[in-house]
Amino acid sequence: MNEPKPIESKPRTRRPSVAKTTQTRQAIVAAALDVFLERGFSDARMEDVAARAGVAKGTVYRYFTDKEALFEGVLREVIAVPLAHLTLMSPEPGVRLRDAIWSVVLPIVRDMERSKRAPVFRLILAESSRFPALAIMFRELVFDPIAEIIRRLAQRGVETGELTTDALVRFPHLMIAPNMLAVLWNGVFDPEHPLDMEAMFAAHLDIMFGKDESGCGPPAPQS
Amino acid sequence: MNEPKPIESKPRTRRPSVAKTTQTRQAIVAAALDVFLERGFSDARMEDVAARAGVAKGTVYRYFTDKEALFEGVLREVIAVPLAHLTLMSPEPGVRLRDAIWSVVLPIVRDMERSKRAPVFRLILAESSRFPALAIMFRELVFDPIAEIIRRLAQRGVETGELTTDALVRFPHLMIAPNMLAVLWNGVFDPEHPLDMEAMFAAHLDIMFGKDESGCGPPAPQS
DNA sequence: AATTATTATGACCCATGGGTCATTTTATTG
DNA sequence: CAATAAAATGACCCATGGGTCATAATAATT
Repeated sequence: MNEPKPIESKPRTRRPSVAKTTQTRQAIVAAALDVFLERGFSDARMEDVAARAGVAKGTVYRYFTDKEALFEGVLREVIAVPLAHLTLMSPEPGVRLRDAIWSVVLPIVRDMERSKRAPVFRLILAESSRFPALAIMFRELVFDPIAEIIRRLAQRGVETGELTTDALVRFPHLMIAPNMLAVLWNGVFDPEHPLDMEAMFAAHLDIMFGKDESGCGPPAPQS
Repeated sequence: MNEPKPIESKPRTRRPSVAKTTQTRQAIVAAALDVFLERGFSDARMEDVAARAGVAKGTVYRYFTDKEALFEGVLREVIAVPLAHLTLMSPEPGVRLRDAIWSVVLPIVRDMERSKRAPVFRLILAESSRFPALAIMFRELVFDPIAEIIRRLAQRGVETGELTTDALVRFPHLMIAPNMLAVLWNGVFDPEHPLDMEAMFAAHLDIMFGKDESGCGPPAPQS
């Protein structure tokens, strides 16, 4: 039963605990995101983060070395997660260009309105001078993939003659711009009279491809 | 020579000094703008502002009651000044819609690149949660006038048949969006590979109105 | 239950920087 | 030049909040 105790110095045992800590970490991350979104980096207080996570201040420092690490860590997690399902979307042949673009961009628009992505985007923008790497990461993981899809679609559009210019191939960003504007408009410049992002995007397509006749636009644009 | 001194209590004299103080004030405003642009509101130090203005810290407080007043005051001045020459621009009949838009928006694009307006815009964006009034002021004084001009032009375009939709009438913002994106792109998301704002705007018009055939586009879009 | 490594705690330390004000400097007037 | 009011100064005060660490609570192992 009892094996010979090796003379004493056996370091007894070591237990790396388990799920509890990751649970705590998640609470901290979630709390930190909320606090940073509300106050921005400089005005966010570590005590507030701890309080909202239901832990003491010192605990936060067991998971993140300092405030900057907390900010970067939290936002990296938020940025990295999403949009994965979109990146692989490839242009299905046979679909009209307008419809293809619509079906690619619409989910992004919809999700933008009902998630934290818009506020996160504005936060990254606000703190970009202190955390330039985050802004670049956001571009690489969010903007660039979308732009690349648009570019491919545009390229096909040029080949099929649906587009008379390669302008959209050279500047796929043009397809993203209206949404970017709407996010800032609704969150910053005129929250009282928010733009209907979906309607605006449909309008954009109307201008580019002519008034839509099929059934893929919104049911009936608002007043 | 000497008139009878009125028994003493004559308040002697009072001199509201003159140009020197406004000069000092201007130095403070200019310094503050630079510091705020570099560090943002929270990280800007009043001592830095004073130092860069060539005055002592206490002096700043003779012109602005506190840090927030300084920030608001400085940015109000910056926002309020410009664009006056654009607001009155009215659509000249007989010009093609595309050319009219081009000639309205191009000066804005050009000035954006060589002035502090782009960084100021980004600063206002960054501090918009602490100073929402500034963002709204910026919209009212900068965005709204431009949007109104676009709307008028678009309205005329609908009437002359140059536009087949009223989409641009309903969302004149669509014309501003590409520039907004470019400002953020070049300042935040990819300063290493800045977008050519002028070329991108031309591309946008190409998409909306078809490839330009006249001579109003840029000489030759870059590679 | 006893042991001990791991995790959590929150009182505490202290650098930072906003804001003050008694004093000094400047400049205007008689 | 003397008098004095306005402007400028910078040493100082002190609230704030990031970060630390001795101690306590927790839970895995025997």
